[in-house]
Amino acid sequence: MELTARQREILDFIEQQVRENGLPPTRADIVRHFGFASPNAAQCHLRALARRGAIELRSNQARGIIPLTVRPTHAGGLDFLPLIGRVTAGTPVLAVENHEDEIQLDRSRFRPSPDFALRVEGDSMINAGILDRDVLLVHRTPEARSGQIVVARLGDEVTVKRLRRRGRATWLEPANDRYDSISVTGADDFAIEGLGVGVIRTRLG
Amino acid sequence: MELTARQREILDFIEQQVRENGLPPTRADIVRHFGFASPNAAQCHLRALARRGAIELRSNQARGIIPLTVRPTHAGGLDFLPLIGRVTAGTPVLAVENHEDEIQLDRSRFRPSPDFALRVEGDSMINAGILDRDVLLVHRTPEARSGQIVVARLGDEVTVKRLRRRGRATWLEPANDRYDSISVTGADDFAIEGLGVGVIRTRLG
DNA sequence: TTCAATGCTGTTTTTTGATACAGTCTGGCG
DNA sequence: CGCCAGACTGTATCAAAAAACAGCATTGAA
Repeated sequence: MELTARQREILDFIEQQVRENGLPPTRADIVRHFGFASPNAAQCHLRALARRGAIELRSNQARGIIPLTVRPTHAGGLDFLPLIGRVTAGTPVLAVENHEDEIQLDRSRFRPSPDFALRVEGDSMINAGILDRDVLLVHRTPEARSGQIVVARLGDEVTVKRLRRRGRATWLEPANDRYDSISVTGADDFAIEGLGVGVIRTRLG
Repeated sequence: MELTARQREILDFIEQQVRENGLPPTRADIVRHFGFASPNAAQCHLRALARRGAIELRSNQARGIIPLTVRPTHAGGLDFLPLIGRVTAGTPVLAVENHEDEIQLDRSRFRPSPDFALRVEGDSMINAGILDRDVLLVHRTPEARSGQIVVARLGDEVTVKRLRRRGRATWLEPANDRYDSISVTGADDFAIEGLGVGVIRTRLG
């Protein structure tokens, strides 16, 4: 069902408010903007928009006007990956409390495809082009070959390093001369959490 | 100033609400979620968070809690950017024949938002964490400040370099000791095609 | 012409939501 | 030990907001 010109204006206003203010308008905001004399004018338009599926109206909720065109949940066929920020010592990497955000991307561009994202802290991998605050995309797997960049857990610490193996020996190698390799012994509580498959940097120096 | 553990929880809840409901919570929502007996508990936490700059509190506005860490609502705006591969000598950068692919991403994560993507060739920017075959996201603008990473055209050549200006002088500086800076004179056919705003790497060594 | 839908005015009621004030308890710090 | 900040309880007030009820003037299609 099509919107009338007037309804289009109302919807545009709502979307503009969400973009510019970060919050949907109230009925009173709509009244002020269009010069209505009654909040009911706004209410009727909102009901019409809701009937046509242009917005979701939540009853008895302040500003419960959700434009369905910009709903995060209705965004294309792209996938959301949890973005893990600071990893709390002792909790599993993927624990909910570590979720900092979600990022939306086309997983199929990466091989193998990423399962979660990790905000890298520190500069121990700068020679591999992974800088402080970069987002590392990680494929969840316990298996990795020597030379690959992995997310590894040693005790309570989770780090991003290059995995090295020779014979029986395993160590984690930073890509920065100012750091030393970490040697892993059979006695350590060591696990590979995943394999680095990509990097996203959202700000450049 | 650092957040206390409890304040961190409150902030996480607010951010989660924004992501999942599309709206920030009310004081009452916070009270329900944490089992508080009084809205004032929530209010005090919010004030503390605002004092520390974690949120913006809008007085006398329902749900006027704006988490400053999370971008408000833009999550739905997934866009396709043209990916420019090898730039043909002499043609405009954005000419159709240069389009190698399209990449789909959430432009709102980058500031300013990118208009096209460029496959970087060569290692002249490795010290800036931009490697051979990386995808550079570019905001189309002729303006850039000294120190920023730009996509510049000198005659028929398009390159990614760090822009340097001092007084009248302009030069393009690689981030790799094995390359020399390129000095730009007024006589050159020089133009800034855009500003680097992000990097995507789809394969790691 | 009659019906339904749009686009309003005007009024009222109820709920939601923000915020202020007065306290309590706890743990860390000098 | 006293003091302060953080983390609350409990109460209260008032403005903001949602929503219901009752109308009315157009317009356009059955």
